[in-house]
Amino acid sequence: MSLPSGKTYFHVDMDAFFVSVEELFDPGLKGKAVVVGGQRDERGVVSAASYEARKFGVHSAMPLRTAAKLCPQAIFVNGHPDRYRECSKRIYEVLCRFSPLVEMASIDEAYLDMTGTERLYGPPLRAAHELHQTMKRETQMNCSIGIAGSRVVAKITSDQAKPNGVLWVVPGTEAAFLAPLDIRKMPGVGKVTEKKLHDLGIRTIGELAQQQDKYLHEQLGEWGLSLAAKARGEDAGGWYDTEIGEEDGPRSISHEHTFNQDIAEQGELEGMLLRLCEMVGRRLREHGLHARTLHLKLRYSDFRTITRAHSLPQPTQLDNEIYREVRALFRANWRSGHAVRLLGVGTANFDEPGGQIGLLDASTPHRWEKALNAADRLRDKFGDGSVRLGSGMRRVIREKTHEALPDAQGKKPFTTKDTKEHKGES
DNA sequence: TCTGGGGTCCTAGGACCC
DNA sequence: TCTGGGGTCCTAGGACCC
Repeated sequence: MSLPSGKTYFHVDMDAFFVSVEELFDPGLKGKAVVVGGQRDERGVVSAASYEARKFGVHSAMPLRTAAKLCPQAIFVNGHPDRYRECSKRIYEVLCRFSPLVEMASIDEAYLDMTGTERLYGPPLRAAHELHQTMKRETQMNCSIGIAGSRVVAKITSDQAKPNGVLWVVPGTEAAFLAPLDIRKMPGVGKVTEKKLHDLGIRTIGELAQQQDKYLHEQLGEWGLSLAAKARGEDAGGWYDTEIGEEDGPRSISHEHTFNQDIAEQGELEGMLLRLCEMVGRRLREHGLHARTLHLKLRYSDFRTITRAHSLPQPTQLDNEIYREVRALFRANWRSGHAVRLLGVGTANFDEPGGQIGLLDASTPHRWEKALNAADRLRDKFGDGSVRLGSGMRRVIREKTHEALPDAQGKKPFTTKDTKEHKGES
């Protein structure tokens, strides 16, 4: 089936992005087997692997220890999210020169609506080569570019173009291009859906595209229909129904932490919860967001994972309010004494602040907002470990909940200290 | 193999309302 | 009496992506 959309989309995807960034900081890594994500004996998974490491079967999401066995000579590098964000910004700036309609889909990939840019940049292939060269010149990094009349096809195409390539699916040839590809190449088809489709005898995108809608709906529900539409090369369902370039801001903000060793001690667990709440609160204030729903995530040693949520009548962005609710969820749901592998704190359901706050209470949140913003600025200046919730705040929390707080390691309120504590843990 | 951290979206059941 | 249907919100879990 052809796509008479008349649109032209680019999907730009950086090659081995995290590895490329690390190479900028340490050119000695170039041409070697590199694994980004942590050290070889740590709990954790591979965030990115260089093409040399991939030759040994190493790929992202693989446990670090497995990667070390497959490729013992690999160099293991800790991730540096701040570096990646900075480079991502530079990439975005380059892309914006080629189209006013740019949307970053993640830290290292973007969609460009290139419709109608022919007069400026010439035909799509020429524009893509120009973009490809500019990217290399300005960022010292390789990217791959997929060009097509829909975003799904552009995304699949950039993957086929890797590494360091440009590929254009000429309008009208979408079906022929997609048909032979493995079903796993479809965005949205992971391990589980792959198995389901295999059980139905569907192995290629072409076979999926040919299915009757009625049959797919019976087998996979509503979601199966948009999947089939995508297999036919049509942007359908969820984000694909929106326009490019009108980003909405985040829908949730969360932080989680996996312990190096499982923890069963309540004080230690609640101490970590407090830290996570502080990090989440800070991000909320950075974005100017107030959350109505708070989530606790808890993973036990055996990997059994639960999430528990609670919605507030009024949205909040304050550490102490978040902590109070999350700790209550924790105490109500943690099976006391059972060792915990991971804790997480999340916020969602963002809403405007205010509403019908009781007059008596109105001044208190405001004061805390000021204090926390001051703390945020100190953290900007001296680093994340420089400010902890002080005894003053702990007292307030205790007054409100009539419960004791975990030992806060004798830190003074709002004082600076060494920034080592939190380094290398992210 | 022994399984991160940050997200998005979907499903499904129950409560509640009209 | 034995029984509706739809809409929205909330919660829990899970698939998937980078």
